[in-house]
Amino acid sequence: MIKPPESINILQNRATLLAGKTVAEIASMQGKSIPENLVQAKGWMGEVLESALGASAGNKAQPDFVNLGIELKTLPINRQGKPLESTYVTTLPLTIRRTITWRESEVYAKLKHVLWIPIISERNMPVCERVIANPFLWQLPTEDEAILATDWQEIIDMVALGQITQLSGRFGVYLHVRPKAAHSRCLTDAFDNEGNLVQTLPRGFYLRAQFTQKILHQVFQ
DNA sequence: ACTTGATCATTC
DNA sequence: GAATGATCAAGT
Repeated sequence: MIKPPESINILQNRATLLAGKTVAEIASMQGKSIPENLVQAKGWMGEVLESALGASAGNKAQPDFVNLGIELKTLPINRQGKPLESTYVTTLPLTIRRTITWRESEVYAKLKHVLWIPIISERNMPVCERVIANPFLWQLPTEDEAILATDWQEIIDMVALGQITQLSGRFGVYLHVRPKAAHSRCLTDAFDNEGNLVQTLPRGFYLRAQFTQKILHQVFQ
């Protein structure tokens, strides 16, 4: 296991070295075996890249490179450079007891500074043949932050008002909420609109593919 | 084709 | 169950 990067430059250099490598090469460097497909290994790509770059947060609710405040995100793209999936950000808090501001939120902490690792990974492409594109460090632009903050506020307001039954993936321009659980029978605590404790499906914040596509366009033109 | 909802592995 | 890592698959 590689040491956590001590500076942004070291992280940047490590990431740049991965560009153009196949998933087979990266996995081999980490001594990991490659699954046939990702059906039963959905987080595998992220785990391989974490170990290749020395991410250290483990399963803590913190950015992957804790000392640098940088979050690592793999991004599956097709050959045309289009994101194939939304990007998971973090869990939606459902038992808020005090007012939180956008800048205090976990969403902001994770999206403020991100190392994006696009991976050419079409569905019919064997995992081992998938290729790392150009990783890039990205800081949340002010214009994007304004939209994310609005989306986040709308969602958080619904939670605070106990409107979880109305919450769905249809809200939010760039940031939205979807189930985040092992299965649809999973339950967690929340409040209804009268403040009573109820049980509901756990949700998470996700970035819409439309947004990550815009990021790619801005970075690579 | 794209979006929304459902699901899988692992660790603690 | 809840956090990490996401992608699968049904619905529109």
